[in-house]
Amino acid sequence: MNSAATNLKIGEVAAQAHVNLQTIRYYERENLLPKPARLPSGYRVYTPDAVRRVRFIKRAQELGFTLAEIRELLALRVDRKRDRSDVRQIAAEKVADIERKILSLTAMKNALVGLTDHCSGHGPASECPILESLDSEEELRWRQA
Amino acid sequence: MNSAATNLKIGEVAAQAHVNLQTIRYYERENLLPKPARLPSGYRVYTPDAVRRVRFIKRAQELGFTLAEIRELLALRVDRKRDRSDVRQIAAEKVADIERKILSLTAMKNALVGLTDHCSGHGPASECPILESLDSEEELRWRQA
DNA sequence: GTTGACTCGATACCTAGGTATAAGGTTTAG
DNA sequence: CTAAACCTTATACCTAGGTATCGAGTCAAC
Repeated sequence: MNSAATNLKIGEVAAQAHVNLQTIRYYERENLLPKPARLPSGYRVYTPDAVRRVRFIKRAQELGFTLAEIRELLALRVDRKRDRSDVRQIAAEKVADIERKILSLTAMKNALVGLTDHCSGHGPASECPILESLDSEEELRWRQA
Repeated sequence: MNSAATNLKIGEVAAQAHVNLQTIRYYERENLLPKPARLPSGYRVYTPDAVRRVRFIKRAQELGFTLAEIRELLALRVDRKRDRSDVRQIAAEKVADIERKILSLTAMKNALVGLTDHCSGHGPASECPILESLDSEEELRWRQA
């Protein structure tokens, strides 16, 4: 019977997180997911936390974080073994990293919006300078940094 | 003599863009960089545009775009062969994509900031719930979407 | 009580995105 | 005029991040 809380088998976790079943095992090997409990048969049993964790990993990947970086992000919790200021510093670095990404994305977005505005329908022969504006944004960023 | 404008050889482009020399040739093969002019000797000659383009590619990669996506981004320019509204639609999709990334990053950042604030120094035995907050942010996002 | 869907571990394979190396031609500074 | 420092193509290799397959055990429903 499955009437207990909400225990999941590996296939259910995979389905709910929209990833391949093998990916779950791969993440376990790579220490991105904690070793789950096991049934007497050896079957892995998960709580819904696992699904959320996998989804977080996938989302972070789409944002350009490597699995190594994601591992660090997930490890960021204060435990007694670790100095709080230690954790605070790592977290601060991650925040700075994220802020840099947001700035870059914002620049790219502005470039794209600028493009569509600018090209909204005139100039017969002019090729619209999307690359130009993207480049300009980039230049801007490099000069500012 | 090199007194002309600012023509660059492949090694200079690589150095200025902080990538491996092979990467430049790889990008050319992958149509991420246009075929450059050649000296009679066969040497590739670039303008500074190439450097900016490579840097843009690298930056976009860090933001989670694949080379295929970056190719599309770079191709986004209005030429006569293409309907403007066509370009506008593709650009709009890219903008939406970027906005989604910004939202995710913002949620992650808030979670991290929340963590450091929350853990700023109390509660003897409590492990600080970074993962919890990240998960919560994620839940929030999924519910909103 | 068996059949079909699920799981196990182990191993092999795959794609994306490079990076290195070999064998040779070119350029430039001394 | 020659040696170091470039460049050329071609080919081989590498890492990250999975994905597929195999042979065998398990569980749920009928």
